[in-house]
Amino acid sequence: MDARQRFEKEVDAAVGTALEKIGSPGLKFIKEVSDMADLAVPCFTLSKELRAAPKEIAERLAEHIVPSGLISSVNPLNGYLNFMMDETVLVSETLKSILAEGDAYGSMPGKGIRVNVEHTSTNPTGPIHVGRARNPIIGDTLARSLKRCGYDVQTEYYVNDVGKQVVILTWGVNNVPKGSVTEEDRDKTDHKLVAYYREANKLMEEDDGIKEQISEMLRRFEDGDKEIIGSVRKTAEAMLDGLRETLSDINVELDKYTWESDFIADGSAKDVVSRLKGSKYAGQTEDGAWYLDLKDFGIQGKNTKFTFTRSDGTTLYTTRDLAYHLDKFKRSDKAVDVLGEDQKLGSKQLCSALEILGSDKIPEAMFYSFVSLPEGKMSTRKGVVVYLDDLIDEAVSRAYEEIRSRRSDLSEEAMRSIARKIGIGAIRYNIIRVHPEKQLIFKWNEALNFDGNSGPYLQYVHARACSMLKKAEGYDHDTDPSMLTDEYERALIKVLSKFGSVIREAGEEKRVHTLPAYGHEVAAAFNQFYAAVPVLASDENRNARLTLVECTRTVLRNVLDCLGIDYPEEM
RNA sequence: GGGCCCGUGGGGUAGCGGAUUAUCCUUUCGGCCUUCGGAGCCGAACACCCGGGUUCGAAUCCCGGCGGGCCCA
Repeated sequence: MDARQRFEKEVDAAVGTALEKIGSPGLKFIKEVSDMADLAVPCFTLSKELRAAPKEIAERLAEHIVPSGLISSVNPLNGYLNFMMDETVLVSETLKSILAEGDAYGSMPGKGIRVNVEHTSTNPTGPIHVGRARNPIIGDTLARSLKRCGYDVQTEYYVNDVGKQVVILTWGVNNVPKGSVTEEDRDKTDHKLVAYYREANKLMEEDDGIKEQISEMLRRFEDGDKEIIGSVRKTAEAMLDGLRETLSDINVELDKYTWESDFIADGSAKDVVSRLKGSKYAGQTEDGAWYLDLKDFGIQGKNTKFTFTRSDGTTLYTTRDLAYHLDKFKRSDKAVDVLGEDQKLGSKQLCSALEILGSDKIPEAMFYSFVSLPEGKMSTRKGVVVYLDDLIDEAVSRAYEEIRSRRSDLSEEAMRSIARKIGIGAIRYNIIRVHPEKQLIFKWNEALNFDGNSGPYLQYVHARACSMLKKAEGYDHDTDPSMLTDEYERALIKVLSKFGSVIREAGEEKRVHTLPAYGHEVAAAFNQFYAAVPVLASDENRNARLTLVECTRTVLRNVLDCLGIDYPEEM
């Protein structure tokens, strides 16, 4: 437990006993952080039960609390009971634990709980475009946060190699003559193949014969035709190679890839069907399709019918998804699905159906809104897209220009490598900084922001700290609070001490967008300290200040790592 | 037609029941450069979609509009 958590416990205890002393033991109260106090207890909530003005309550409670331990002062003000934390303890304890824990500072000990994070899972029919780029970045950041919260995390991509879209793609790849379409000018399989997908879609609309060919292929696929299934799988694998390359470029590596077709092949999807048919919620339409009626499961209006077989008895996407989730829960204690907002209803239905199947576990979902273009929605089929690969290229090349203009001393190789880290950092930071459910309109100049609230701003502060520590050429650690009394030093240390609770919020509450805000807070506090206080040139404070610089660097590294952003030592 | 999500300075964004000053970035204007890396620091300007209600207190909760996104038939 860090100093801040202990402080919170002490406040709990102090208020608890004070309430006892004024004759109202066990009353519930709220705590909040504010500018006026390290922790404040608003007494408005207590005023009804105590039949007194909040102001009086705060004053009476204060009389019964003697500052001790980490509590340095208690003050009633405007109906609030304000607690201040003992700064000297905060300073030394925070710095000591950062030095002792290093990369693990802010992390919690292992819980022994397995969490599966399913993310990305985009249809392998085209390159990843920025409309969906939130998915891997949110998923990966969440996975990293959960690891730091002490969970055993496995990340997983559910590959949709069943259904109309991949069949259309496969038909295109196998039947559209090579020379008849212009492949995109990028040497990656996903970019090469997408042209055939587009062409196949176009031909299908224009030519009923081709439409029939594709339908026939789909029928054979669903009848279990090994040749077709193999061909589709092969095409999807090729496409996926390209997607993986892109993911790897933005520091996203998934632990496991699971293929949808496997749940048809091993019979588990059929098994789900027969189990659902036996449930009391099951019914059949006139043409023979099976559904569950979910009106008892909080699903409103006309959406209560959840179809799980077609009239010919074949399974649907959602049926296979059920089999998949049952399989997932054999391997994990908890599951989180990162999904586009269009999946909201489907996800709710999935959860209800899992309940009906008697599953004791239900996945948690995290939704995000799509990123659109100023002119509207992106579409792979129509070619109205900005590819993630193009965004990466642009970000990296702008970062490269920036470095070249200010660091002529670096080798070409070093500049290229650093430019990658900065460009990727800018992209990941920009996407993760906004609340996932808020809709975003993609604008180049906003996506490529390098100043202020940006990834490069944090990276820059990290590099600056590294440079100072290098120049220092040796110093001893000093965590003596009397050596760090400047207001900027104190403010910075306070920020550093909050890291644990930020990680907790990002992981446990799945509020990953708080991470970049916190990183910015650290960087800004460091810049203020840097501008106000000399470090290398100071005398008796030198060791302590360098220790603070080192600790800031450690926390920044941890934040950036959690965001999946590299932290070059120079830039 | 029904359901879910979103609406905060010129642009973007945090806060989602609390304190006289609503966060941060960008922009505009003004200041800091003989200082450890100026991708920086300091200051100023500018905002809670509209109308009701609940509450000691509403950007935050409820109801009704309006605008945008998504889903279902």
